[in-house]
Amino acid sequence: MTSKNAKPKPARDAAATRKRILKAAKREFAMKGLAGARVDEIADRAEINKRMLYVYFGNKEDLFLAVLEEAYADIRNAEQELKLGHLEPVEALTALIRFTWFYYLKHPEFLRLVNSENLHRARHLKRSARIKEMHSPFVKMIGDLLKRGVATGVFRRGIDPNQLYISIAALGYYYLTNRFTLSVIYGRNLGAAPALDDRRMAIEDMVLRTVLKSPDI
Amino acid sequence: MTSKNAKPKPARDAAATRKRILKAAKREFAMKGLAGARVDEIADRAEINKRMLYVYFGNKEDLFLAVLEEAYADIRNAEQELKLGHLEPVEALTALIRFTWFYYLKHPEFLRLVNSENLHRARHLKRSARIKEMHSPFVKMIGDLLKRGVATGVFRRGIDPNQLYISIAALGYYYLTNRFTLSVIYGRNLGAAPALDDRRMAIEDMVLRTVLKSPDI
Amino acid sequence: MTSKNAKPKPARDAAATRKRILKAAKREFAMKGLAGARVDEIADRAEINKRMLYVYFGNKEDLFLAVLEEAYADIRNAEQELKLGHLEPVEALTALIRFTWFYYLKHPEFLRLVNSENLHRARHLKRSARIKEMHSPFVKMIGDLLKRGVATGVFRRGIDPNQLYISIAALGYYYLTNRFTLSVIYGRNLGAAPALDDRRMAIEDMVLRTVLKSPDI
Amino acid sequence: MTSKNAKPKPARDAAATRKRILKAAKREFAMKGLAGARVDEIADRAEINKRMLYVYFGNKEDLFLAVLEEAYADIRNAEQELKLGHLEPVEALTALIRFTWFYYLKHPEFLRLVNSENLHRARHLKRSARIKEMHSPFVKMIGDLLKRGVATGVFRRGIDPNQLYISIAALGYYYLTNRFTLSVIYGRNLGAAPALDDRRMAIEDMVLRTVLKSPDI
DNA sequence: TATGAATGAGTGTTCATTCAT
DNA sequence: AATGAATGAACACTCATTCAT
Repeated sequence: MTSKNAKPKPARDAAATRKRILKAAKREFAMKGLAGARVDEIADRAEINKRMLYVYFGNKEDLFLAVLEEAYADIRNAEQELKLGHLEPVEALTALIRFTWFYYLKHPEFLRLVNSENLHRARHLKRSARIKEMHSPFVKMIGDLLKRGVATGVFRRGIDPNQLYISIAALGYYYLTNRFTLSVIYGRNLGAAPALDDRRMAIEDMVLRTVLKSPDI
Repeated sequence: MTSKNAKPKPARDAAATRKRILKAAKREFAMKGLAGARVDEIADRAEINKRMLYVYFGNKEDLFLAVLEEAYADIRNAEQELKLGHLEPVEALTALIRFTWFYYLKHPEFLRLVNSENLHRARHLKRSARIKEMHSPFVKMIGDLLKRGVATGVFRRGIDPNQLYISIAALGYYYLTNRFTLSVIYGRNLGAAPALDDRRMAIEDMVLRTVLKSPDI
Repeated sequence: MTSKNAKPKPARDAAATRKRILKAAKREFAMKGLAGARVDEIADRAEINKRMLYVYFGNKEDLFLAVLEEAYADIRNAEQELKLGHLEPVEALTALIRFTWFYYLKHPEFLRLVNSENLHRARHLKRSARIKEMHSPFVKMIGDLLKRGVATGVFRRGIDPNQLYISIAALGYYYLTNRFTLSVIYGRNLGAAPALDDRRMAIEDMVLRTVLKSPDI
Repeated sequence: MTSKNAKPKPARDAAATRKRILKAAKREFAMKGLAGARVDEIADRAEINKRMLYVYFGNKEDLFLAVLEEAYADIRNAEQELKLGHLEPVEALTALIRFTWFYYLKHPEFLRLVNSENLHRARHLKRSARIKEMHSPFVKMIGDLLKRGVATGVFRRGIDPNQLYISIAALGYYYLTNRFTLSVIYGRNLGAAPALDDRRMAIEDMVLRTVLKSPDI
């Protein structure tokens, strides 16, 4: 008997086909950007007829948006799983910094996709309703975390939660995306394991010094 | 007589032709990236025959490298002009942070070019001799600045100058390049003047808190 | 119980399904021609599965022929209803001219379908048995009309009934199908109501002058 | 020596290339209409690289307009050569009727192109400045001809010159473009030489009867 | 040094038709 | 009888680069 669960290519299973297209598209868009990505390549990798891609997603740009939405959903979901609300403020902040670093490190495709979208001035994301609703609990979470820290006396007052998260993201994102030119400039491989570890510690140090009332680190 | 100073298009002036090509190419590469840039568009804007572009620069990728080298030279030269060595350490550091922010803000093409190059894993820059030699005084300058601050007792010990500069760059670069998706996520225009000012202050605050011995800000 | 009279989509009613397909196809073929018509669009409009279209009509070209046959049947039936045999020759001829003009005016899809078929050199119609049999009474009718007029002394002798009908059709068809380019050439909108009326009168005048023994118009 | 006049493909001669493209395009558009025409086929027939087609004409639709403009220019130029102003009114009118018929007969591509353009509601022609200016002397010529005939007492008063020319065109155009379906309906080949001659005479008769004061034909 | 003409491989997208259920 | 999934060939248009003068 031919099993429906055969991994490579379950015939006539719309949901599975959709998923295969999304997966292949994420890979291709991350590797080559929106313009550089090849629809043919996506179709080949997804083992579908190119036509299906248009049936399921409309066109290349809409497919890109779908990929982007999924990528944002993935990181926000993973963040939720940290249950930062159940941790002490300092622990929670440290956990968030580390999570962000390691998520960026392990998901370079997320960085590339976000990068691509910004090169297009968020043209696609602006049209997305999902994105906005997906981020309101996230924004609230950071705000709550800071408030709790201030309340327990460990965090300074007056820190803008948005600026803080942007900084946490920035310190990791920039290093990881720009480590290639930086490696040329500094004449050493900033992508090597020890260098990566150094960077992570530098980030933790910088953020905590900024937030903690008395950073006796 | 044909004047060398005739602005629009001095015939048969190799240096001027080269400059016009570089200027047009910088614009085009910054706007559309390496793959998206059009050789025809560059030639049209530079008011030269497309063939000349190949005579002067070999091919599209070599032209991209030339543009990139010039862009790096420009920012490093502007940095040199700050004469940070003549300022007190704290003033010098503040000046560097501000310079970096405003340079990024006023030269989005620099950010785009660096971004493009990193998408290609610094493939072009690696082949460049100019880049490396151009950065050694820059790296030294940051190191000297930190040492002076430590010596005068205003900066903490043990700060890695490379990490520090990367952080200064990161905090501005990430915000400016990613402000489009961030604006969608936060539901407000992070590119507006007040938001830009808020960000600059947040960056200064964060860096100084990290470096200063007792940040009584 | 499922009613046969349910308007929107009576399930499993072969005759009704066939009609819905034909109606949607007529619209689509008239609007976009044979090549331009989209099978998907026809299926969507007919609210049927695309596959059914092939079950009922074989393929796109056979469907086109079915549409065409129906369109010819419609105009010939409407003509029969004029009962020209019951009118005086002059009245009958005038009625035929007016009918032809207004039918063309109110059924642009008929003109478009005939036009499409001629672009294909009547490839489909040639295979149709229905068309030939459907036209023999029509041809006879025009002939009889002329004979009666000659017999009663109002029409000239020697008029070829086929040429006459072709002229009647031509004078209206050409104006209506080509009014777009003609409007550009003459610099005014030949599709406006007054222009349409002018044209109708010019046609009646021309045909009657050609047929009547002494056209004291 | 290699001659520049070598017919098949004079290399690097822009004007000749342009002409070859136009010629091939006219053929292809006439045969298959705007949508049905294949850019590849045009390029192959013109023995050019497809890219040149876009360099010279922008895109398929602009090429279509260029073809259309040329086709109109050709017939209007040929009409001018009749020097109708130098003939007696009746002779001139007869010459115009015959010319129109034979031009349509010998240039089926003109009929097809005009037909295509009307299927698109003269979308392209509306954008053309050339067309309008090219037709004002033509419109004037027909008007003058009628006036002269009225002045010399051979033509009736009150004939609208535009309606008259439209009728002359209609009587030939409709027959020639629709002779395929008409042949099926009448059961004989209306494209055969004797049938064509019959039609031409019927047209001349009809037009003259309409215009002449006392048509003693 | 400089030019305008030319190329060929490749892009995203579309479509009538058939398959599997 | 009816459906949703799938196909493969084609289409208009683009691009970096080279040729001929």
